[in-house]
Amino acid sequence: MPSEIAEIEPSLSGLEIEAIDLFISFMKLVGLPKSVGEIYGLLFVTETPLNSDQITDQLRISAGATSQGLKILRSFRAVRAVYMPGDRRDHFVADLDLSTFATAFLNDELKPRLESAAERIHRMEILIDAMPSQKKAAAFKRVERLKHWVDRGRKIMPWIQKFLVS
Amino acid sequence: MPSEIAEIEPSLSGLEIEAIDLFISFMKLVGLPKSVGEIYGLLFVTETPLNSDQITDQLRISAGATSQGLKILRSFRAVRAVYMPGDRRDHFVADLDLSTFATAFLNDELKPRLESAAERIHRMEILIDAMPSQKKAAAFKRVERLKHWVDRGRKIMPWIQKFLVS
DNA sequence: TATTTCCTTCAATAAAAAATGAAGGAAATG
DNA sequence: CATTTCCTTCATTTTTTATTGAAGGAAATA
Repeated sequence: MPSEIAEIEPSLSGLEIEAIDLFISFMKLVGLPKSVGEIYGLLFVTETPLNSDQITDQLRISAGATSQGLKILRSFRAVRAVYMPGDRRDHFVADLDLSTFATAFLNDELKPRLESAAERIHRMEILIDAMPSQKKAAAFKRVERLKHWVDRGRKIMPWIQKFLVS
Repeated sequence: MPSEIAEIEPSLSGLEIEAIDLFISFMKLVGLPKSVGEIYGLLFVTETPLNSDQITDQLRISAGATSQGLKILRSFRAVRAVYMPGDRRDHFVADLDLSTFATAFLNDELKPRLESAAERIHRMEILIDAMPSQKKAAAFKRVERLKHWVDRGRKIMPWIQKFLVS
């Protein structure tokens, strides 16, 4: 609800509010906290690099939340620090190329899960081997199904990346 | 060990535990509660249709959680009720074709977000039009970037579906 | 070397989300 | 038509997750 933010932080422009809202929604989709969406949204529409105090003040969140949020965003390469002559504070800009973010997300979140699923399926196959042969066939069929989908997930990943980068 | 008593003490097999764990992890990725992963995982490896009491007992969750979980899973077409002659209780089986689930997820979660993002971008463009022309160009550039990514998201959706279904 | 500034970390608190369990509705059963 | 069974809903409780704010470390500055 944009009006809620508008009431709390009158110094944010309508444009900033729309962008922040958009990214809050997007970050929630990928399971990241609201504050991360706020920070990325603000940086996305702000031309000049911002330091953590400016982010903290504009969004009215704590310094700790800003620090944590920037850490997460840097880990996804969604944000980077730029050098500002004559100012020792870190200043941050958003990487406008969202494919960087998407790639990092796929590698950090989806890929490890698919790997561990593959390991788990392997363990399942061993368990099935030890089952009475009557039940074996049905169990095997289902696990093969699962294996098929995990394989498919692994195959589609680089494909999505290629599509996004192009 | 008399078989009547064996039924009273429900315990999950190693295979079931692996499957349930796998789906808990997967459901968390897509932002669904643990219980939904538990239920789907159990149904995925169980050949015979299960009623909600059986699910509740085996997973040791409440009847309410089972009901809610099945509701969610049905809404995604991940699970369906099957008729069991001589038993008025609903019995459920998992749809083994995970592409059904993926399609429902894309349509229910991703698509609406992309639509609302598109609306929001439209509002942003109107706001930019009202800006002093000095700032206009830079703001416009960034919003165009955003628009580009939303468009790309919209384009990739049916493509992912096609890949999953094939 | 002392002081200030900037940033991070983390224990405590607040907020959000999920699970429980009791209540109640609807349909089947006696 | 009363009772039982099955299922759902929802207020409450529990659990999980995010945010705060104070403490402390590191580097720059005086």
